[in-house]
Amino acid sequence: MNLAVKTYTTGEIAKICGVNFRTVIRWIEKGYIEAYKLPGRGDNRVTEDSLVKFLKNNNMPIPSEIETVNKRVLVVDDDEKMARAISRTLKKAGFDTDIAHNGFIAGSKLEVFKPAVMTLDLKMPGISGLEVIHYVQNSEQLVNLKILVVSAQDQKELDEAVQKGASDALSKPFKNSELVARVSQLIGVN
Amino acid sequence: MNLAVKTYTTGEIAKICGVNFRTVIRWIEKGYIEAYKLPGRGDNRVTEDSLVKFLKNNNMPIPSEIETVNKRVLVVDDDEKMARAISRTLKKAGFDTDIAHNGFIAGSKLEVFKPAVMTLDLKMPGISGLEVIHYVQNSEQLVNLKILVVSAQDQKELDEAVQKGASDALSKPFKNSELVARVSQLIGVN
DNA sequence: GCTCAACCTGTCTAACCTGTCAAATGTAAT
DNA sequence: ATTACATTTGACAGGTTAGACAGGTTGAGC
Repeated sequence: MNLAVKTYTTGEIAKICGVNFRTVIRWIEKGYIEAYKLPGRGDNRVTEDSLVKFLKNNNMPIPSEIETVNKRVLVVDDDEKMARAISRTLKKAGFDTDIAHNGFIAGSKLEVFKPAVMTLDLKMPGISGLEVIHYVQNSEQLVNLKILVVSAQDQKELDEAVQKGASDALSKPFKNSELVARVSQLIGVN
Repeated sequence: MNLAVKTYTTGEIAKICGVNFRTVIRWIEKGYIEAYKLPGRGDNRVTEDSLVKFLKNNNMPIPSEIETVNKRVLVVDDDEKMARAISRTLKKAGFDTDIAHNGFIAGSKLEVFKPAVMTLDLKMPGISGLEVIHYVQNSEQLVNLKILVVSAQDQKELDEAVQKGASDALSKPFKNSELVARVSQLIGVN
């Protein structure tokens, strides 16, 4: 259990943003940066999430120390062999992977594992790939998640998936190098 | 019956609040945080209630792990009518509900909505209720989640679900009062 | 190109809160 | 007993706040 949350003071943020800490306080007062106050004198504290959100909103450079490059990929496929094959290939390429064999586990792990990319088999029993895409599209938590459809279905279905919101599609069978290339591109763009 | 009351030391609170433990001690001295002292050296202990009260008073982020009264129920059923009926009944009884029509959404909402109880239809297309129970049992994030199986299957199946880890089981059709009673009991015990 | 107002930012101050350090002491595990 | 670790306390250095004021930037109007 990790309860600790990294927080930043106005002084630290001032250095990160290259401005005076007085200015940071004003940004907080105006609501540009989300912060909470300590009981004593009312010192401001900003969580890492809030800071990153602020920096992104304003296209400000994010220091590498606090930018957690997310190289996690969740492999969703009910075919265990296929899932392991994909996972192995991606692991070799330096990605951090996890596997979900059904929709329930996929949904759960999306929130816990927090992958940057999900490879999705369109045709899984009891669950429609398009439904999953639609759900992700409309979920606030998952706006940054990229979906790479991996399916044996014909090109028309793949195109539809991309049109409905998947980031990319790959038809089975595929070359491992092609898989790695697609995932790399999706994560690189991020 | 659970007699133990979770308490926090100054060091733990310091991590949660992102400050030095010396500061936490000063907050206690000034009465910002309600605490009691151990007989030996006078170590401070803060109950979970006191800590949450303090965090709320100061608009500080509350770690989800220590969230207190949780009256949220996630209704998992692919039959939309049935799901809405269950949800409506529980809402009337004062619970906070959300609905998931398939396994994927269920898994996802479990992590976001963080319910205390999940009502689970055993027989959903493409996903085995027992599989879900097994997954929840082995998930660190979901140890406190209670599962109330709601199903039209025969008693043998219900018994098996309970034996495999469900907290309780209710056979369809059921009386609304019975549903509320079961959920209330599961949440009350918590 | 110029002026002006509006606004944001940097600097300074006093007050005081917070972090750090060290030594002492209690607690838990071996 | 002995060890390792967490907590307390005091003292001190350093950081943070709010207000006031000066300097700099921006954009509109001429």
